[in-house]
Amino acid sequence: MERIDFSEFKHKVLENEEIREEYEALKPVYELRRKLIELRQKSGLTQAEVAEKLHTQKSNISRLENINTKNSPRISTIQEYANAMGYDVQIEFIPRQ
Amino acid sequence: MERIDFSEFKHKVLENEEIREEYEALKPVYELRRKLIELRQKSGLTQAEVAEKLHTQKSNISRLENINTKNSPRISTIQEYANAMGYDVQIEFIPRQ
DNA sequence: TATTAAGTTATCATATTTGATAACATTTTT
DNA sequence: AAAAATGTTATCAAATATGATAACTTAATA
Repeated sequence: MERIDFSEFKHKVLENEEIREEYEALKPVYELRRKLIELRQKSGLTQAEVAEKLHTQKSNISRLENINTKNSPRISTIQEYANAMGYDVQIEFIPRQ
Repeated sequence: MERIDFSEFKHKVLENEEIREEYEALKPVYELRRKLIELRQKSGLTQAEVAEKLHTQKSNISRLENINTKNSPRISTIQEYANAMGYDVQIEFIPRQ
């Protein structure tokens, strides 16, 4: 009995986690995350190569690309990252619906 | 005469180049600055009102709106500011020319 | 012109990001 | 499968942003 109950519980918890993660993935932070990574990959550079251009470490680039809800980089950091790949940053304000 | 003229010319050109480069570097910052202020003014709010919505002080809103090269806010700060006026933030990457 | 509202600037404590290093994990290549 | 390349995570010091307060300047209005 207990085993079944627990497995059901576990199942539901995992399900909820998945849903939560999906929900999280919709947040604007993750949109930026995807864009950052896409930018670098399209330019055919590794994190280490971008790091070198910016005179920093690959671990820092990884951290930047893995933004989440808990941390938020400076705009200047995003700009430098973009510049390293020949891009400029433009910030738009979109009315919420 | 020519030497003098040329050296003056050269001097001015270099000066202009420097100024232009500075301007170019500053451009995105001031563009954002304009957008931030425009956003608030169009929504008809004072700095104090925005501050209240964000549970902070008007002086901090002023500081945010007066970004310059020396300081760069977090993305999350921009987002909160935009949200207070019913907007979302979208970040675009534009190829430089 | 005097008063009030709105915006700016400076300061300091606190919070967060960033740089650097190292160890680890994952993916790709040989 | 082993080696090499690439990416991730944790940590700590240093740099920078943010919150709060106060004094000031500028603009609006009675």
